[in-house]
Amino acid sequence: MRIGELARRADCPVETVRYYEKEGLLAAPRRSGANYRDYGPPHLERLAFIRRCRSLDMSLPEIHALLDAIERPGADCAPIDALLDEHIGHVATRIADLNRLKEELDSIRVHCAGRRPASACGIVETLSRPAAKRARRASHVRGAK
Amino acid sequence: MRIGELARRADCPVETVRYYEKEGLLAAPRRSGANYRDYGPPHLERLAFIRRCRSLDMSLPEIHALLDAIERPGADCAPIDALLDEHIGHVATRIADLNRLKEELDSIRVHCAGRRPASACGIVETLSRPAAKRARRASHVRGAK
DNA sequence: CTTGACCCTGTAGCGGCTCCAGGGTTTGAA
DNA sequence: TTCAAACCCTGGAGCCGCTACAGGGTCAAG
Repeated sequence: MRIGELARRADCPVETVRYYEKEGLLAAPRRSGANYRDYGPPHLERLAFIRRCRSLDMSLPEIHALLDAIERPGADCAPIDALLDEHIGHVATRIADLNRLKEELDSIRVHCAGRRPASACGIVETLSRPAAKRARRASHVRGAK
Repeated sequence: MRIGELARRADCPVETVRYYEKEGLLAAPRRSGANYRDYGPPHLERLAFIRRCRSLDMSLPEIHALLDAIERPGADCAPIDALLDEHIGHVATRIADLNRLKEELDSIRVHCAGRRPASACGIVETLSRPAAKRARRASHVRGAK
């Protein structure tokens, strides 16, 4: 099957399929006479697996490591469990960070309810004062807008 | 004061100060004879404000809009309140998304406790099956690793 | 024989920095 | 006075995971 069909079946943009190939996550398939990529069912399975992991917010390096752990012949589950645990830890940390953040935003928000000149706005005043230091950890789980 | 002192006082990397200037968030200061940036107290105040907003996970365009709303002469609080409400909404959405994600990860995690060959791992099997579709909204509030 | 859907490669852009190379300046001590 | 360390400058590349081009080739239906 050609890239368009593969992409449709895996619910993944065509450009992203090519991107995964370039990044070494998805094996390069053989090519047709016209230099078109020609995929088989195993490619679809693998792509679907990758997409599933992405929908769980795993990073590409994490997915790479997971695929390696799965494909190492005779390997047991332990490294797979560990990878998942680590990812769950990332997510839990991010949730905790965002909950703290939301509390702080809410506490700032109560300082104003409109109908005042901006120069007297309690929100602006609060934002102008230094905050208690919040730790900023490195994390791959992404943003809130 | 020179850029190093400003950065130290605002607890902000020097490169980031230059970046904010390039992005139009922080006014370009006058220059010394040696072409060094020379800042005054208002610059420090403004930079501290920006950093405080960043620590609350606002995007640079959000901060820009906030500064505009504050500096429009005679403006009232309403647009400021609205900006903050919108941001709080982003954060709340991201928290809800991550909570759903964590539940799903936890439910996958219980399928394995090591000591099995990877080929029989319940986690791998679960990851290989399609998930219920989760909506993926655009958001600026960032990741969990 | 033309239209339109598909495919190819390569490159640039998003946000918000961070880091580097390759230079110039200032400051303090020997 | 001379030297090193610490500071400053600009411009450009890199991070992640795509996304969106530009500029071309291929193929099937009408």
